[in-house]
Amino acid sequence: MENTKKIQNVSKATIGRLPAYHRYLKEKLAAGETSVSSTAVAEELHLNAVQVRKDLAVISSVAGKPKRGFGIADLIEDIDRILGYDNVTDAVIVGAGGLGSALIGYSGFKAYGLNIVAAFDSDPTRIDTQIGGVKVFDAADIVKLVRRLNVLIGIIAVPKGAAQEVADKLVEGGVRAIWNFAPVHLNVPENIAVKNEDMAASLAILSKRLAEILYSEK
Amino acid sequence: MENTKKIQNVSKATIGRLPAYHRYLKEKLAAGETSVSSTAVAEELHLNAVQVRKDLAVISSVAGKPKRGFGIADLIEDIDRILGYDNVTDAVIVGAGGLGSALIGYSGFKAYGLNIVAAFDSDPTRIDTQIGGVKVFDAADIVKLVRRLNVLIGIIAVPKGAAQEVADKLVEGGVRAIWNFAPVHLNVPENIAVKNEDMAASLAILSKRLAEILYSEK
DNA sequence: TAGATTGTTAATCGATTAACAATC
DNA sequence: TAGATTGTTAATCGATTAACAATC
Repeated sequence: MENTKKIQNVSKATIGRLPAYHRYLKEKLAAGETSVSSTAVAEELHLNAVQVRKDLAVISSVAGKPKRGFGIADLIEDIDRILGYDNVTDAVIVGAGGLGSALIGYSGFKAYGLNIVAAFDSDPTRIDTQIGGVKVFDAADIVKLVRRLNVLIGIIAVPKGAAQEVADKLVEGGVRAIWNFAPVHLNVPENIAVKNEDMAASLAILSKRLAEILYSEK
Repeated sequence: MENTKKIQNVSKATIGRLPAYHRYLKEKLAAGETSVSSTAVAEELHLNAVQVRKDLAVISSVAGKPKRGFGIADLIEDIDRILGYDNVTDAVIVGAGGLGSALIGYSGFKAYGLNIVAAFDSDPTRIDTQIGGVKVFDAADIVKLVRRLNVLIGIIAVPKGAAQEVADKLVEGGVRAIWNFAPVHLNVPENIAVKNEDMAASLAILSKRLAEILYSEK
């Protein structure tokens, strides 16, 4: 495997587009097709064809062929490997309320290489229940259990007031990456990866685009 | 109001950071403080101080004062106005399952200027129920009701197979912006704003950072 | 062979960061 | 006055797009 690409060598912008390519390629594969051109992908996803070609060149272990394009099965395999879809990583989620339950119930994560092995909550009526096959533990046991389970990824889906404390516990338990759905900035050591899912930021960007569109029509 | 800034004139990158500034400023205001320096904001949010100063300069109607910094109340007001937090926009949500319910139940949206006035679902057991004070209507009535309610924003929280059809109906009903939580690319007319909440993309970026951190330690 | 499509180099663009003068 | 902090100009960086030669 001389030509194996690693996630670290792929730009953040490209990484962000890979899941969309993956979905598109899966669809085409299911439809019985075997190859695609960057032009076709670009058209479908409303991207620039050169950008797609560059992205695919970076991640593909098999070069595209003029006139034919890229092999769909090859590309899917490459993305699987780069994004780690081919080997699941264990994660825990803290907060088994509305959003937490929705995330646990979202069956898609396993396909993305994420396996939620335990949930935590501090509400006694939730502790020891099961949500979508995942057991809810007492939030007081986060450090102990995370350490025992050797989990690297923690998902935070608690109200903002509790988020920092939860982050501290996850880190103490040995988590190295935090996916944060609470609307707060978390303070964590710098060798811990944090990805904030900031709904307000997303909504702000949507509002801007909407304002631009409405403005352009006046 | 000679100095009123508009959302269209603020860069996408800056817009994305405004909600975080807003939260931080609200906190400081609640703590009784009246002014902040860009250095302080930058330190707390782990951003570059020049970047913060530039962001604030773009959005602030009152210039910062050397030695004192920016007035917190002024900044909050400016962000409120730019992001539209001061006047709510009506929205509908389609899909009242796990994620949809969580989004409806998420009380924070009103503070962000978003008011969910109706939900839709195609599951008969959900139709005519109420979730967090929001009534669930038959998805068959999307076009009619969206048009009657004169709603500009639609939120899609349905399984991926149904998302495109829902988007079509929302657009037909007159929606001008779509916040899409389904993992599919939507095809809509180009004068419709779409913001994809791509969980897989977020997870991919977190995975990349995690891989980098783990790699750097080896 | 002709044409579609790739891969690469150069140009452009937007955003971030550095340097520094202005000022309360 | 001295120093903290702003505001601005220039340099850098990363990502996108344009131009075009290579090739199946």
